[in-house]
Amino acid sequence: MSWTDERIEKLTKMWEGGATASQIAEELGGVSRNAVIGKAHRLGLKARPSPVKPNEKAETPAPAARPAPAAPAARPVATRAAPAAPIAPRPAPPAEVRPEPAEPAPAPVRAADSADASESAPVAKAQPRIVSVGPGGFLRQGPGDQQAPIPPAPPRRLVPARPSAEIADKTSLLDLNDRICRWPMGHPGEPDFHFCGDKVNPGFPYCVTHCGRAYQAQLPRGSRRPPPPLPFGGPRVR
DNA sequence: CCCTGATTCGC
DNA sequence: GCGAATCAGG
Repeated sequence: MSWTDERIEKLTKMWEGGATASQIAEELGGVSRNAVIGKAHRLGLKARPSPVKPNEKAETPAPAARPAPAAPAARPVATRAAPAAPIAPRPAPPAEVRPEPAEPAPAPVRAADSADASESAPVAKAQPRIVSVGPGGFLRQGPGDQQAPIPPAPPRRLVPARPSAEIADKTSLLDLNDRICRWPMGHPGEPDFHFCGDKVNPGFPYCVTHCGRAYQAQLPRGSRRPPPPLPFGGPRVR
């Protein structure tokens, strides 16, 4: 495969859109991740949060950790280089400091993509949902509707629970069983933290009241937050 | 191990 | 110019 204008354009768009080199390579097809990175660099597209780059320390005066005394030839196999002593002793001290001249890097103008919103409309196919009303009056969710019920009460701090005290008549963790509502009241770690303790709505871990809070119906289609527009192409099909 | 981007260097 | 091999951090 060669780098046609279209492919270069796609590469550029995706790269600037934040896609990884692997994704871009897969999308383009016929090229490897390395090819994409290499091309991107040649195009001058670099400058992206690299997991390995942020290091810019030009100061390594302490050669403490340089266990390569005379034979740094740790290369297992020289697949490409001449196998016969290509090892040029390179005692080059890292004292080399580059003042980094003014890089003619064009100001990374982000956002404000002119005329681009036209093609970014990833509309999910609307499918009719089938809901049923549960015993508590709440809407049941189908398996595909799993919406991760709103976490009832995330812990705000880690404090060793203090048994005894004023929770004597409250439902504690040890009192939980399959028949009583385990909806947390208060926050773990707090002295009066306990569980609801009511009779459960048969088949559910909570009472009728808390089932209503745990299982919430989908928001109306109109008032749902639309997914953010993708900077390139569309959603991956896979 | 997997992933990532950066770099090198023979082609 | 290209990209596999390699490096190096997360």
